[in-house]
Amino acid sequence: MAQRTVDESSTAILDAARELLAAEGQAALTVRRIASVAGGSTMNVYSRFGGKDGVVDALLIEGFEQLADVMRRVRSTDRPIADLERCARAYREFALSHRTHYELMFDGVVPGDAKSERAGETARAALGMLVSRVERAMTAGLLRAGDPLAVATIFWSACHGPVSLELKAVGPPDTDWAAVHRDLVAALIVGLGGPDSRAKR
Amino acid sequence: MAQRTVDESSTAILDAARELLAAEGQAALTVRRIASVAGGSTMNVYSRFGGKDGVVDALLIEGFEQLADVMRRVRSTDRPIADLERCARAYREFALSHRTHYELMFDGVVPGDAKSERAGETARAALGMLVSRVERAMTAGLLRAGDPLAVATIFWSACHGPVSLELKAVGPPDTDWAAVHRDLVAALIVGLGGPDSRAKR
DNA sequence: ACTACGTGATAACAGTGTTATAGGTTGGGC
DNA sequence: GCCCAACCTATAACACTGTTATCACGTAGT
Repeated sequence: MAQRTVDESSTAILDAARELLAAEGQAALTVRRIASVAGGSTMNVYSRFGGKDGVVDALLIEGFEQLADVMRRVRSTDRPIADLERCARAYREFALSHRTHYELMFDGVVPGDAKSERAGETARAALGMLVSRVERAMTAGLLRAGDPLAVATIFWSACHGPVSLELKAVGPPDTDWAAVHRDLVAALIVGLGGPDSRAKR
Repeated sequence: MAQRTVDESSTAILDAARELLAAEGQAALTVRRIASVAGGSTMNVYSRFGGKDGVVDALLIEGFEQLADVMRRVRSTDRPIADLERCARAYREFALSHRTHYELMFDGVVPGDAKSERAGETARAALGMLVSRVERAMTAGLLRAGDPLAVATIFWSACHGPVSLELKAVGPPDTDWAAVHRDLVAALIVGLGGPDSRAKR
């Protein structure tokens, strides 16, 4: 059999892992199954990626890059608030359409800081997409001035919260999660916008 | 050796599982380790709880009950908004002080609807604590009138979002998660309060 | 007292991640 | 042209996991 190049084997393994994750969830991400679908031996996974964690980490990086792309692809208009709301909708749609990948990224078995530094950077890059949009809204005077990074983190949290609960199916089974997500984001934007509303407190 | 009653063995197993979860996280929740710490054999776990899932489910129920208790213990004053904010703070404190338990409940390996019906009911009971507080705030005119259950779900999502990201350590490492949580809840309450603020949109 | 039943522990099965070991295959130097 | 060395692959082994079957023991009923 013709020996494959390093790149061919690596991409084959990554393709197999991605396919398994999308088809059957992270429980199907097994070294043996990955190697089997990729057409090689289990040792391939260890020589190329250093083990299962390496493959998972590569998938995490891919996922955060995709999430960043989804955010980036939201067109910037002259209405920054509407742009932010479309970002929130795009976030939820990404999570629902790439459900198993999203679960791996946020609800995965990865024990917190077991993620590689590069995966963390990619995640922060996705957050950066939100930061720039928040900045735009702030300079336009449509969000109260403040630390854009902190506000973007708040925004991300508001997007992740309902999506995470929806995927884990907690709460009443007939919950309209799309409405929860939309209303949460809308209320948050109102609460973050305009001249200091906390005076009424 | 004196034969233990069913209750003794069951509580011993549950105690062992709780202890292992608190000490080493859900990765340590192993049938063999649980049985070893409990002082019995692995078969005990299967005869009493029907397997590992049964033990995990019992822990889930315990966790949601504790969460409901934490909410319940937040005193109701004549300032319903401040009560809600204290609920949010109590929620985060529960998640941080029972970190591994919280991860089991929300970020666990439980594949969505693998939770038992009773676990789901307990989770909804915890949500009910929020519903009543939201209702109080609505009748006091401090939150815009609406479906209390939906607003409570929004509130829960806003609490869970930042806590989940904090526990999973996504985002910049120097993030002030306490501030993110507090500001998110504060902005949300502002956005949900008062006479229809969306008119300015 | 003897049987029958149920409860307990032990070991076996299929699977996991990981590591060590043997088997080819390829390339380079003589 | 040949041979050796290095690398890459595949197989099998190890320590685990959840689960199930087997087997012995103690107890209750007759």
